[in-house]
Amino acid sequence: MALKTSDFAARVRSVVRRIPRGRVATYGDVAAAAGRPRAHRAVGNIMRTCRDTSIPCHRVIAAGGKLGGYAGDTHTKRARLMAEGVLVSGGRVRGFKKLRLKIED
DNA sequence: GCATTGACTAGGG
DNA sequence: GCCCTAGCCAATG
Repeated sequence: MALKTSDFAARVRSVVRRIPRGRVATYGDVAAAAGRPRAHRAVGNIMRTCRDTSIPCHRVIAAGGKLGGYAGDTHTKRARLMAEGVLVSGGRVRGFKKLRLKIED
């Protein structure tokens, strides 16, 4: 299938949307699940430009458990993660498990 | 169509 | 454990 740039963004959105509550994924994981394991940067860019409320973008964190960023307020992201059962301390996510992100239409 | 930006990552100091 | 540098990719102007 034709992997168009817009398609990649659509895949990223689909992957993030499949992240269950209380679980988080890194930008690299989402990028890999979208078909571009080296597009971790683009993933963050897509999230920022997409700003779709239907997508739990707060469940997407940086590698090493770092918060990464959010729409202007990283502390909001931290509060959201903790509200979903994700332990966050010292500005980093503790004991987060890697998800099996996959695209399945 | 080119140049800049950005919510990243891995490696080295 | 933190800061800086280099590399990669897509969106935007």
